[in-house]
Amino acid sequence: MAHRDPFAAHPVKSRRGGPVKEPLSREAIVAAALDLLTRHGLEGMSLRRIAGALDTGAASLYAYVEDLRELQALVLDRALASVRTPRTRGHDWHRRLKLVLESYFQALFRSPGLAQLAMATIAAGPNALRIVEALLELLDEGGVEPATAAWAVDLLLLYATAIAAEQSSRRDRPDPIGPLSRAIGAVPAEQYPRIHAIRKELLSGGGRERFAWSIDVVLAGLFHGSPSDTAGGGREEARATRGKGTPR
Amino acid sequence: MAHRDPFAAHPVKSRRGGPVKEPLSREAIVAAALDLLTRHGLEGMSLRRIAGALDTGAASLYAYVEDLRELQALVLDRALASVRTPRTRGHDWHRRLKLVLESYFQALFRSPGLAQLAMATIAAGPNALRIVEALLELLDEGGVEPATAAWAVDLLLLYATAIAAEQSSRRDRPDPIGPLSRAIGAVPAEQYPRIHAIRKELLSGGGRERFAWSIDVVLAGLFHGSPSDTAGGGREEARATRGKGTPR
DNA sequence: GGCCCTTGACGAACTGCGTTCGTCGCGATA
DNA sequence: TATCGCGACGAACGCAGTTCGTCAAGGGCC
Repeated sequence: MAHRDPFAAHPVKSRRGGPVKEPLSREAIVAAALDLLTRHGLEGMSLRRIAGALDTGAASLYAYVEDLRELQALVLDRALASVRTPRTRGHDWHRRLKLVLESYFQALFRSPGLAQLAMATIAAGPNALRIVEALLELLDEGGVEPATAAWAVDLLLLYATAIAAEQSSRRDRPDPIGPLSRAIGAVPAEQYPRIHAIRKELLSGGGRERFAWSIDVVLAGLFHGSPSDTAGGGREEARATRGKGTPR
Repeated sequence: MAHRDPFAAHPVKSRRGGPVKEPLSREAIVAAALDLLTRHGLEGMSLRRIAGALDTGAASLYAYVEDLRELQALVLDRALASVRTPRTRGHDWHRRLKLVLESYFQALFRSPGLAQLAMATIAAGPNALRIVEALLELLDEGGVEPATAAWAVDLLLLYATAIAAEQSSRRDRPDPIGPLSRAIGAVPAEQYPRIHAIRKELLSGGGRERFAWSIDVVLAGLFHGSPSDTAGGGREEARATRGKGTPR
């Protein structure tokens, strides 16, 4: 019981005052792991390889880390440290919101395995919280009411993560044609006429481009349908930003 | 070489006409795998356990399946067979679009590991194509131009998949408090005031509820180009539903 | 100053994974 | 009936995460 907080300082119990045998420490382990993740992908970040990079055995890591899962969470949060969350308040909150999300996306997109890791891990480290807090603040600035903002943050982050995962996994096979490109490109025109017709567009667009477009769509959807809205068509959409049915 | 199509009929080379030793077949393998996936999650679907369920050794599966990855793709597509894509054309295309997506979401949400699998695998089987084709048709009915629809389908499916993955992984730990709930619930109010204030809303809402809300947001955004009417200057956002800059 | 004992480091081993290989035996052909 | 092609699969390989028991270093105590 009493699950300790994995992100707590965990003071590296002074080992009776002696130096720790220089290299081994929580910091060093996470750093080595992130390096392996960046250079060799998620599969390449195994406990044995991390230990090998630190000139020790895998068992030694268990003194500093509960679990592979905990280590993965630490690595993810460390990577999220590079996400910038500007503190300035100003009129262009919309632009700043996109910058935060783009920074988040870039952090995940940078190393191949990171986005996959983010999809598998529930990010609740200090940096993840900092990002969520910043997004909530920006949405509040934009006039989104808190209950909506809560779900919107989830939507935006989840989507940024998912795109990063998809795009960075696709990026790794740029050379010939990926398995997806092959399947889409060879789709029979008579059975799937629409897919066949726009198969080029389905595959087009780099990660950033696609990401930016999608974020715009989501943001547009968040603001459209506000109580006094312009378009006539949406009676269902109107619920989107308003009621959403009180959380039970 | 000449990568064979994993989804092709693959006629189970007649084995000189004799019966195959009844249970073993591509169909039986995929069915057993899907069953294990549903009952024991993604980790529980190992080649050895699948083989065990079929009273044979893991090596035997390689006669019918190239790879674990191929088997996973087959399992995913088989599960997607339950997604309904109505053929009727009518006036309420919007409602039908949501039904297709909801059906897709339900299929993934039903078994814990399936959504995770869908995030890791690139779905390009016949059922995935059928769904994409149906969505393209519905968006076309709704007047979305093809180039936009291509990206929109990706957006919608990716998001439905991501929510299913997140929600179904969260569902598995309903009993005490999941690790996320613990982290969110215990967030320090002074450091993260906004998270603290709405921590209940961050965690509220079941999978379906959350999913339906998000789809509405995305659809609203698709049809209502600019979020800028409510907020400050948005000149970039106008591209969302219109130009998006021609795919290179 | 020397002994002891706490405590962290880590080699070895356990289970289980995906995958490969070489043998075996069934059953159709001649 | 004898042959033999070919699918089935036991055994083994390398690698994974994790655990356990040993070992040595180093401070505290007499």
